[in-house]
Amino acid sequence: MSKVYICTAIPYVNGNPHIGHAMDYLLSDTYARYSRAKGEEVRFQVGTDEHGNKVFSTAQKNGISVEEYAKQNSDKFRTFIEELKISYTDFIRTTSPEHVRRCQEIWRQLSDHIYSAEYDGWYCEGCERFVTQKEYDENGGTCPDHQKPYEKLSEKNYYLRIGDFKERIREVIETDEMKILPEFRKQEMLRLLEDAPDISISRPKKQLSWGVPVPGDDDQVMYVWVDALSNYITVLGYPDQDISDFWPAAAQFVGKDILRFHTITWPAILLGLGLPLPKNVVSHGHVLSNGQKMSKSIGNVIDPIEVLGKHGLDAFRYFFLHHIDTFADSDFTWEKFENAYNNELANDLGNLVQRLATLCKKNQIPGQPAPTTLDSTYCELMDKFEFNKAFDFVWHKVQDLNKSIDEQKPWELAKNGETEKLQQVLSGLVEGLLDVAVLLAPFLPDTAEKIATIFTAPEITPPVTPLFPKN
RNA sequence: CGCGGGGUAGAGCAGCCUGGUAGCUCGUUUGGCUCAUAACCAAAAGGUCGUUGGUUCAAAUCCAACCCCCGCAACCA
Repeated sequence: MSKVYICTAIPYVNGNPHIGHAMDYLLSDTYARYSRAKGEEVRFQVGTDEHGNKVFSTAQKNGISVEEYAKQNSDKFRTFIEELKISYTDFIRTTSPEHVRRCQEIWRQLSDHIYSAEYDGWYCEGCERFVTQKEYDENGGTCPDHQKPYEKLSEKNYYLRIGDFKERIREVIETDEMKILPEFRKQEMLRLLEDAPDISISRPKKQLSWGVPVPGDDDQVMYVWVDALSNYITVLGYPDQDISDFWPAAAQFVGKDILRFHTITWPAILLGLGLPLPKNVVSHGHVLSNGQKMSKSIGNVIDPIEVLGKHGLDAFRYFFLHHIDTFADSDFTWEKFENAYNNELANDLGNLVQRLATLCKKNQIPGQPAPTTLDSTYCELMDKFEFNKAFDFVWHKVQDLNKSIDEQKPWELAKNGETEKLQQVLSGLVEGLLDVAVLLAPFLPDTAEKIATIFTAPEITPPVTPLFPKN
């Protein structure tokens, strides 16, 4: 049995879980379940990124300790992940003592590639932060919130020397040793890599207090990268334990917006540690709402909990895994969601289960064992992470079964007393549906389970309430 | 000239790499069936494949120019 490690980006806990996080989880979970179906041993990481100023200041505003605030928000994500029935094996918090300690050890191991330098920029005393040149220009050199001119300020930062690894990173991307999916993102990343600057990886403590202290420098705290990215290996026990059973990851799932950090910064860290790079980095698009980016100011944000509440988990998983493109941006609307539920889940699949179970019961057709093999076309698509295409393939099988029932007219066979033919036909259909259930399992685990239960039972009985009831 | 993606039936997409009867899902219309959640099945209507020009016996597909949308560039997945 081979071992497979699957990683998801860890969300920053200064907000509530939204649709985008769900995409990370659904895609990785589908891959995890598929891998298990192939007989692989899966380790599956999820977690939360909890350091940084935003978390710190929001906690202060709310009048609670930063530890407590981080925990509360981390728990929100954990609950969300549980609600989606994500089959993770490891949950990491970047504030956990083990992670903090391991992170510091990683920093030490990277020291040959770290240097300190002065960072110059425009700073607002009121905001306690630097602004970009662009922001400076737009605001005419004065902070709009504090009505005070930005001042030129210089501070010490540690930097990670990306240049040490550029050549090698280009090589692994070009050769697909670290494969970036989809292909067009790979091109984008190669382009970005060309002029990727060294990365600032620390801040003075007076500016950023809520974070991992830089080892050997009491005045500096790690800024996001080494802290957050290293979670993928600290959760496995690195550097205390040998992680070679599971590392390199078979797949890391990330949103397109943070792909660059996973194809440049993260590989640089790994190369600095002498570790192999993830085999696949899969970048998904963003979910649009009515064709537009979701944003609070437009007011078109879709709340995943609300979608979840509408028709349950599998309807949620169905829509986002089948109708949302695995790699590109695509649109969610309530109308599309309702149509998918009614036409596809209820009419195509739910009704198929109902009619076939009824036919079997009337004609006393017994259940049969579930198949164990996976269709090869399906596997090809799944192995390429083309989940929505694989789902489409499964759905055509559902439609074919409906067709097949109409063509073979088992009710006529029953009427004419052609018992033997009837049994043969219905058994064939049951076999087909069980086949579908197996392929469906990575996407809709509960539904697949229900179908299997019905059609492997000694006596097939239609469910009392249909699988996807219509209102 | 910043980088990238895209413009194919009412909607969403595939086909383009490796030119040769334009395909899928939803929607619409009509017909059929009755096992089933008024579900299912079949058939039909509907496209000058963004524009212009080029290459070719032949272009959605290759080449050139142009127009239009979108994303990133800027710590919203």
